[in-house]
Amino acid sequence: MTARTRIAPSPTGLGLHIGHIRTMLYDYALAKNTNGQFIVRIEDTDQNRYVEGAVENILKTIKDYGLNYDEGPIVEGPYTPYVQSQRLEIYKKYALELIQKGYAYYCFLTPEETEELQKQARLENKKLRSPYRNTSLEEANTLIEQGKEHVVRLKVPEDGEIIFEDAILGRLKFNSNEVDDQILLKTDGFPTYHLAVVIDDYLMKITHVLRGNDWLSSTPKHILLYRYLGWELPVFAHLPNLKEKNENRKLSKRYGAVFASQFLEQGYLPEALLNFLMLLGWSSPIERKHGESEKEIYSLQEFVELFSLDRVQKTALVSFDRDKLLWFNKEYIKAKSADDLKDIFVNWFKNHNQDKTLEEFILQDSQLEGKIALIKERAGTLVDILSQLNFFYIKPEGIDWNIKQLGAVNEHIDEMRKDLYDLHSTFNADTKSWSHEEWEKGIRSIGDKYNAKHGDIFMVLRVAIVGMPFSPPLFESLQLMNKEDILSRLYPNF
RNA sequence: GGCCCUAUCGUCUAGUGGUCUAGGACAUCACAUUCUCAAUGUGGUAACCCGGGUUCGAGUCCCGGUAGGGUCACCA
Repeated sequence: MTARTRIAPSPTGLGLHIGHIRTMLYDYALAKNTNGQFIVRIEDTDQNRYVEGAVENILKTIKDYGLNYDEGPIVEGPYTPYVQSQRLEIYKKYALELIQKGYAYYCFLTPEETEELQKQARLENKKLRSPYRNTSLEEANTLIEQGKEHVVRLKVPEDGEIIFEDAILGRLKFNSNEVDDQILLKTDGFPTYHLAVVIDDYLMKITHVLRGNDWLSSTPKHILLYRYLGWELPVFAHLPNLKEKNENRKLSKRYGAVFASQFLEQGYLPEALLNFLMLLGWSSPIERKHGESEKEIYSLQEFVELFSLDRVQKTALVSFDRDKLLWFNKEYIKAKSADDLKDIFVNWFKNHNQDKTLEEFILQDSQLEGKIALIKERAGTLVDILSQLNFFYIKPEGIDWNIKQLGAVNEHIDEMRKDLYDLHSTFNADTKSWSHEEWEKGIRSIGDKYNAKHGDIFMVLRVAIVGMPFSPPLFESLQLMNKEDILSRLYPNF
């Protein structure tokens, strides 16, 4: 059986949430490992929340993450249009069919009246049942002709059993008394989510509906609609939602990025994000011996081959551990060749960097690859690479020499700098030709002169060059700098 | 509150009645290596929510409790 899956985001402004990417990833894997299709459908049935440009943002983010879709806006396909606001007539048609069959009805309650009844129902632990539930069609039509505002509601049966099988949670049972007479068509003629998903999923031949666990409680409504329309059920699968590690609910911007595009801006690689997301709620079927490490690095292709719904966790919430994400990103950065990483970095830098001061240096630097090779093992994100690159281009100002790393040699720093200056001036103009042995011997002898530990003299050099007590390996770094630049940093005050 | 779902180290998880004195990864700690920071290597701390059953035997099955979560919109 080939699966057809879909992601159905709403263009409400802030773009795709990282949770959307996780759902999308599973959708994608399920479709691809059965040679099926992955579809994007825009659910813009709430005119009030619609934001201009949001659709474009969503599609761009999907593309940035490399989860190419087979059908959807722009790409199109056999079930076009893939935007719900362009399908209004379809929803109306089915709503009418439901009314004629007696499975839905016109309701003329004002919003205020509805609210009142809802409050009442809730006090009694009951679901809303509109007084228009049994109004005859003729009467209703008369009221409509008089211009009375109305909605269409689902006519939920009394005390009926609604049973379905969730691919992750298993067999689930609800009583229809727990389902309210959901509005299907709003006053403005737009469908609600509940009507639109069911119709579109059916018409677009969606076989598997993957969505967050928070949708579980509204699934009975959908089941009822499928039943009333005489349609076969798709497979439902409710995935754990993502939560902040330190909170007991949902992701918060307090701890970092929340939206999919933000992670990219912050210098995470899409493959790393995807890999991290794969393992949030799903575990690999690869067996291993007791004590043997588990494979955790998976390409999208490997994931596609391995993925199945029966290895998804049943829990409703899973922690989004930002530390682990960082680890994945480090692993991916480390694994890239310096050449590839340079291209990725430059591309990211062009698209996301706001600070223009380094722009011309970086974009014109013929030795960028060498610099990146030096820092790639010590960078967690592309932002880290950028900040670690800084000293190559900008001479540090206002250095704080009063740091604990230099405590032991504090009183000799100026003399040491002078000696370091002298040492480096004896070398050739081409730093590339400096020999590591000679250089290191020179440094160590300066250290000996002051009876300082070798680490201390290296630290003086480091702080002078970089401005901070941390850096990539010094010798290799110096080889990527100009001699005059190096000397000017060693001998700034004379 | 009604209804529904869930429950293994701090976190993500492996585990489908005996091989569990519960395995891995992240985080954390220690040691090694080192010109710093990293990276790397080795080792350590750390969990079956509680109570009843069922069974020769339960992390694994059943029931109850507890805890957490979801949902109860003309939002998705």
